[in-house]
Amino acid sequence: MVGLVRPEEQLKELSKNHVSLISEEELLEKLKKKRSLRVKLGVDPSRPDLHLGHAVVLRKLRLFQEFGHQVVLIIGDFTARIGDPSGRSKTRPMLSREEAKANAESYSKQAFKIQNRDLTEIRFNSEWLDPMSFEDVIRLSSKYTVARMMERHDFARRYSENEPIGVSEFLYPLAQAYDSVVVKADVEIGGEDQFFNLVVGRKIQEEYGLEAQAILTVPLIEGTDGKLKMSKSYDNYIAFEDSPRDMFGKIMSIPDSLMMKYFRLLTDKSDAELAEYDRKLLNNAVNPRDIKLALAVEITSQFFGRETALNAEEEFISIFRNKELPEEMPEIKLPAKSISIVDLLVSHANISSRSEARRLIDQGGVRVNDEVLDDIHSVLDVSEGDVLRIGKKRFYRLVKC
RNA sequence: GGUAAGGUGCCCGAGUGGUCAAAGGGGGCGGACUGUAAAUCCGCUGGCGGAAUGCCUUCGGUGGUUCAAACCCACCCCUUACCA
Repeated sequence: MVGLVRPEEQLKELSKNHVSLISEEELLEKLKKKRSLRVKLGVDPSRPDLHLGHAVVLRKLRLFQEFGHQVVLIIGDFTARIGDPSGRSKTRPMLSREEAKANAESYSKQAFKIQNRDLTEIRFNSEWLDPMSFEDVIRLSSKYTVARMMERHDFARRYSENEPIGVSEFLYPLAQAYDSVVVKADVEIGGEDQFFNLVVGRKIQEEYGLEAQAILTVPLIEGTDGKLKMSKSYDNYIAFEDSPRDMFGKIMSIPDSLMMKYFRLLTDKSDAELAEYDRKLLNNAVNPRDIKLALAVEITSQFFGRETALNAEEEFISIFRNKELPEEMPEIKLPAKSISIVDLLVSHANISSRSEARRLIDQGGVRVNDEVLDDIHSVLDVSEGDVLRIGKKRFYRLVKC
């Protein structure tokens, strides 16, 4: 289908669900002018675990590829090596060159679950940022003004609330913008939180005598808690590398209010199908749970195939509706035949301290073979195949070794 | 360089000499209810310990005063604002 779809058609599809697009006219112009646009996405290699939040943008890139365009994946290894731009998170690791490379590999391996490998060019921004001299940096920074930097909401807010803003933070958008200059991006895409940086890219490209890139931002999605944007640091994420069962279960645990957003941004359902779901939900014609099951099947299929997704659904229903045990659970191998329950939790079940273990037991959150163990002094005589359950979701099978 | 306000537990934030492992909220965890939804309710939320009116670690850092310090003093580090 390369090059066969009319630019107007492409525009219509590409601009679906966008948050901002600068501008429709420009993008259409570019689509008319070139068969294959260079579409840039910058990625942070310090967090190589992709989750459904990334999927939104990656799906959009794949759509570009389906129309024959070229994706340029910029691995921000330079940035990752320097560390956190805002200084907010002191724990963010500074990556060595090797780590960045390894992470980039794992990133692209995951990204290719959605993207077309053949139409993807991968570049590391250290390639051109490393050799820059201080003079180069000053020249680059002279192309932008403080007033324009302060247009970024985050800066404006922090400034007015007397929070620190490092001068270096002004340099990061410039570095990212310079990436666009080097790779001659026609379009840059990102999450809606990237809007400011992408705009800087336009301006800087023009300063270097290039045509400004069109920019397209897509919505961020909320994570499993339904409130905060999906992110590893909030622990509300659904990862590409989650097991099918986990992925399925996590999707089932999102609030109902998020379902349709996930459907729109993470599946290929047509507008008509979505309208039908909406209608059913509105009329209470279905249990919302059943729509959510369909959503979970839909998304899980994209990563693991339909059959595996359907198995995950079956298992989900058997565990949570029929209260049966999962087919597979992590095993805990125990040498001794009796062990105190507190010891067991701490040494084998990932419970962080003895106090934490006691708390769980006291509160009736620990069961062996469906029997609540609420005495913290319990000593267990393990029989092969006993099932330890912590809370609602954590299951372990006990085996002897 | 000067002046002023700040730095408290995962986060926000109260506390200004003992009753402070530190109010309150958020988040998280466990339980009830349910559709592993939302809302709601109850409980827990530094570590060690069978338990204690027990011990250890924690209120930016280091030292000091005191029987006793998150709180008082000294010096230092960091943030912000205004001034130069």
